[in-house]
Amino acid sequence: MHDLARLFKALSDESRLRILNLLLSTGELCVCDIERVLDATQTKVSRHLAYLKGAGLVSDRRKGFWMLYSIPKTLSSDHRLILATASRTMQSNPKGQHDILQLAIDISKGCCTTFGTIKPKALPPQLKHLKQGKGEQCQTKSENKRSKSSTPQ
Amino acid sequence: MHDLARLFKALSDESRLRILNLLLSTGELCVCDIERVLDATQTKVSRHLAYLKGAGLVSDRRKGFWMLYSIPKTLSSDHRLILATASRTMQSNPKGQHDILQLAIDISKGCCTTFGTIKPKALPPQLKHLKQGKGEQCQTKSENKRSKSSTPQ
DNA sequence: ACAGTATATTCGTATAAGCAAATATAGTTG
DNA sequence: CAACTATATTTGCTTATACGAATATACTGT
Repeated sequence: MHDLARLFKALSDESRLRILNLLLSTGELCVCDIERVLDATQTKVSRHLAYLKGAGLVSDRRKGFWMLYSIPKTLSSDHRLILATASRTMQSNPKGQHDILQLAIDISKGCCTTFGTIKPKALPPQLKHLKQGKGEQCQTKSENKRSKSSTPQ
Repeated sequence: MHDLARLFKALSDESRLRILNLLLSTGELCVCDIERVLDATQTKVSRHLAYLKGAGLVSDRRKGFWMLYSIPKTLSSDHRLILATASRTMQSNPKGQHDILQLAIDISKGCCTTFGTIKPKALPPQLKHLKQGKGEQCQTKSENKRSKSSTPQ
């Protein structure tokens, strides 16, 4: 029962839920794409991903510069069941829907790294209808960073 | 999504899960019966019940000396769905099963207050097969307390 | 080897959670 | 109203969590 409590603790933070929601709908994402969608700092996203990894709810693999996070195929049946239930709830949640939409926008604008640079062709099932852009007019967190220093955009 | 995170936070403690598991299987229990089954202090059980009540996961009513706690009929569909999923998992969990069994033992020994003093006849559906005793040989937390002072057992 | 990019970790701090022991409250019974 | 029972709350303490800022690490391309 302690394990179950720990699973729920991993699900007890809004940022973590939003991350899981994104990963569940896309299969795999790099950290910077999550940052942009959640409008959160890199530290924050990275820390929550580490937490989720510790709880066994995400796995990662490196691809060049990027760490790609995803939901592991091998989840205990308990975890899978509860995650599926949470997923259903998140899909009917305004913020959950917003995040998926935002990611779709980023993909079509071309500022999504995972489905732009890293995987130019592959698109997750739910986002198949999108065409991907070239990244001209993206409002990324990194751009915000740069606009502070000198060259905006 | 924040609400969903708060729901999961309420489920992120083992004591609270065990309490919910008991309430889900019995319908209604007083605090002292929960104490005995969980082998936990009164303060601890009461605090967690207060937490669950604040999260809207339990409701209470007074019956004489006792406060009877139960799962409210009116739960949001999200809460109901997730609670049902958690319940399934807890029912197949060793500690979850142990607690239900322990409550059954307490009832048959007659040291369960809710299904002894408060409700002499009513038994929850899952425990219908039990006969209720008179409370002679119970090893309650209060007896443990007293055995510290002078009379052991 | 070096500059640059993406991500991870450390540090310092603020807030929340969990606990036991003690005390307070609400209701009952005589 | 006084003694008693069940439960709730306060107090003091310890540990966990969450955060941003700064820094470190891992990898790439030159």
